Amino acid sequence: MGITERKKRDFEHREQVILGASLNLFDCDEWLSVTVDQIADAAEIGKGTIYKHFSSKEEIYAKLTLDFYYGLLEQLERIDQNRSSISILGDIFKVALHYHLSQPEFRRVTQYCKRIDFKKNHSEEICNAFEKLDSRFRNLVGDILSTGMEKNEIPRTNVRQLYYCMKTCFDGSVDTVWTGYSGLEKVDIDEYIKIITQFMVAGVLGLGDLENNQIAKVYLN
Amino acid sequence: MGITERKKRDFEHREQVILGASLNLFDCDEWLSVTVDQIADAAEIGKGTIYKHFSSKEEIYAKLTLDFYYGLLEQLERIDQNRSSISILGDIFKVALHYHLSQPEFRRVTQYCKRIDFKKNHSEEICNAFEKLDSRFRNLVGDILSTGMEKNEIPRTNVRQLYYCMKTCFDGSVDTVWTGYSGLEKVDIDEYIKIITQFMVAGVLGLGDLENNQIAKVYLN
Amino acid sequence: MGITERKKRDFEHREQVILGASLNLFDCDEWLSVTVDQIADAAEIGKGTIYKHFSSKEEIYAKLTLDFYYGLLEQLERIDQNRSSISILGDIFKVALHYHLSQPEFRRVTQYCKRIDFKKNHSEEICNAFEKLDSRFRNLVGDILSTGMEKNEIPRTNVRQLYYCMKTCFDGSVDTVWTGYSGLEKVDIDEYIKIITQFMVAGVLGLGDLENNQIAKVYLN
Amino acid sequence: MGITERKKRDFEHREQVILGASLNLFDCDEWLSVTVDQIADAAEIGKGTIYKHFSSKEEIYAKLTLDFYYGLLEQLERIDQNRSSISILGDIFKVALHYHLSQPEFRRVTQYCKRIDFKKNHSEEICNAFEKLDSRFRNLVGDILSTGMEKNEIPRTNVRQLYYCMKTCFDGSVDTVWTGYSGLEKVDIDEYIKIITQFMVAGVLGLGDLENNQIAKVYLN
DNA sequence: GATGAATGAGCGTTCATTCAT
DNA sequence: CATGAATGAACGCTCATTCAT
Repeated sequence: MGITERKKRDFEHREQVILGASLNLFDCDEWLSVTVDQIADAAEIGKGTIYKHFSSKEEIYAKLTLDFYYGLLEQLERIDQNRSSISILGDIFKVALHYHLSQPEFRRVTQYCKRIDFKKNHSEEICNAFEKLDSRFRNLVGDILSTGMEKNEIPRTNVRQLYYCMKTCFDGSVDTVWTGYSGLEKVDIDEYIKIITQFMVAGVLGLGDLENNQIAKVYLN
Repeated sequence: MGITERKKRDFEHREQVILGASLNLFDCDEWLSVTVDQIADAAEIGKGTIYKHFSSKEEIYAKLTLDFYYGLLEQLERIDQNRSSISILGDIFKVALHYHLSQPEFRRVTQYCKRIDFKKNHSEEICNAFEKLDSRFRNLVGDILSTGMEKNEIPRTNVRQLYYCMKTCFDGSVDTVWTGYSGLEKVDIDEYIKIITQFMVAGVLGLGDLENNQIAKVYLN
Repeated sequence: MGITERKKRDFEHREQVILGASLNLFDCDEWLSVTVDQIADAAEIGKGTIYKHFSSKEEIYAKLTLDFYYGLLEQLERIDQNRSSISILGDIFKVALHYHLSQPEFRRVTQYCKRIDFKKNHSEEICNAFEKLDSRFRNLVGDILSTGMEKNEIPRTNVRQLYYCMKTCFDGSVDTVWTGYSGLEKVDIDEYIKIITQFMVAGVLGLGDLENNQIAKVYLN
Repeated sequence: MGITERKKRDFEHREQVILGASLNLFDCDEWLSVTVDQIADAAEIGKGTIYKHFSSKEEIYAKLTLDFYYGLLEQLERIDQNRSSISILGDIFKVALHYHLSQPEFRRVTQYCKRIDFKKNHSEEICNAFEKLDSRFRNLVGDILSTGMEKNEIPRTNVRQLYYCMKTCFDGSVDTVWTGYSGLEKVDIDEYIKIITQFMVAGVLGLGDLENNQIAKVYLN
């Protein structure tokens, strides 16, 4: 390995060091008042170096959040697809929620970056990354839904709409597990994950069939 | 009306003026950099006067958010309860989402105040107000679910769990309508509200009955 | 007593109430950040009323300090003058220092008001009051010194100079007893008062006679 | 001289520049309302830079005062010790008072920093510095007194007590020369310094011998 | 490329004082 | 005369970002 190559590796490695140091410092309620100085100290590098890797402090927030979701996607894409669509969707929920729970240190920064105004105030590169992320999720779940309908495992209905319903349910459940994280016992959360997954499954199965349901019919009309 | 009484009225009115002026200024992506000076100017009062009504700038955020939710509760509590539980729940969703959509100027500040770390850094009074709000929502929906089960309109299951499922779905859908607000056409959102409401209804009806569902059974085992 | 007269009395009484309330609040290290609001609350009157009695917050400081010194003068003027001048001077020291010690709550404000720049930034009335105070002290002690020299109890020398020496010693000892107040035991301070009084007496007796002192002679030449 | 070394030198030098600029601005009765902005402008540096050297505005006051006293100690320690103790003590007074007179620009800030409540509201570092200063003065004078007693130049008595008497006299005389500075003619002050020094000498010589003095005896009994 | 000293715009907050009632 | 709500100038301090070395 030549000197140039090693330098490049060092450089790339440093980005992870900065993100790691930041994440550590961000794991407290006062995380918003963590300074760039503190991050530089924790990462054991000069303050100026941080700006060689990130164009602003907010970009650190964004990159952390993106990395978190990249990790999630990786886990979701590894889920065994050779089962019924419902099983797959159920596992996606379970895996995703456990993924969130296993990394509570991302709670604050991820919640912060979800805000509309946060996303809007960023470089095109970051904006694109967030959008690409969305589309990868959309495709992942969309494909499962399409396949499920083809195989008659899921009542046929508008895929895009069904995807939005699942996403809605998913976003809400992330909020719930993370917001409740410090207050609830582990057992409650595990149970919650089980139930919300079932709720989602029931929704997916029921949505296309609602007109056949006696009780719902009244409401729909 | 005595002089003292008028003064008191004026004083109380001014709180609304401040909140109104703030809300106007907060309706843009750069809302976080709106200064207290700007708010005072917009409200046509002295800066010091603001601090007679709010102990800090963040308390303005909190009060706006609380007021928004008070308004929501008021609307929800006005919903006609003399119908099937499913119809009532469906209306709650519809009314709530339309309420959010009709006041997009609250989007940013409300999203901002939902963060865990925001809630923790506040006076006991504010914290209590947020908690009380939660409990009013919980009771409102909880009562409907209980009644629904008694009347066999909803499959019997754990009310608390079912409430969390609905809340999950609701929180997620608020995110969706608000985040998507500026990008989507009105028609899409109206359709979304219809579908997500149905999804929720399907979830509520299906959750307690999942073991009778052929497809879901496979997943559950 | 007529109504007008009573009103006048009430009004005059209120000045003392304000000063008393202020003094209470000023008896802590953070005394400089006590606000006019706090004083008004403690005095159980409206904030505006304070400004009917004092033209500014600093005037409260000044009035408190003046009152303190008026009280001191009163005590000093009550000292029995029918004894040797040395005894009288010694008593003045003792009485004055005990007076300071017995009212430590005046420490901070009095020290604060002694500053050159404080005295300069005041109304003519206040400035005059401080000057008049100085001159009353000067006369009190000056007369004793003059009488003492006439009665040959004190070596003849320049009275004004001797007065300044005594004042010097006195100012310094006030600093010492007040600064040391919280650190020293009561017994130390009582002993200190005894010793410093003797030192002053020795100075008064020795100053006019220094050329007759073998050791001092060397220094003087 | 390497680049790093020069940078360090520049940095250290800037502290003096800030202190110098502050001192200039502080030489007027309104000195307390000099702002950090004004100091930065006068020092021709950015406001933030000031906070790289001083943790607060009050620390500037403290550092100025400390520097002033360091300079005094340096002068006092340079006084020729090969003479009678009385001569040395006399010189200490003279040198110290002239030192104060020669730098009247320190008057206000030094007087301000002497206040009890000022000293209490500071970092441990600053508090220690003030204490260390006290102890250096105490040792300097204490040693001279001890030696003087050994050589029978000063009547034997309690050294600590005698030190406090001298310090008392010294503190008071500093007040006098500085307070009077702007009002008195130069000649008066020079005379005052001569007289107060003699008074102090008389006190030191007389304190231990007071019971042999006919006039004082009456007072003591 | 790495550094970290310098920067200075910017902001929230305070509080003595005023004055209409 | 008493009040206390309104005021707004004033200020200390922060900290993300830059850039000369």
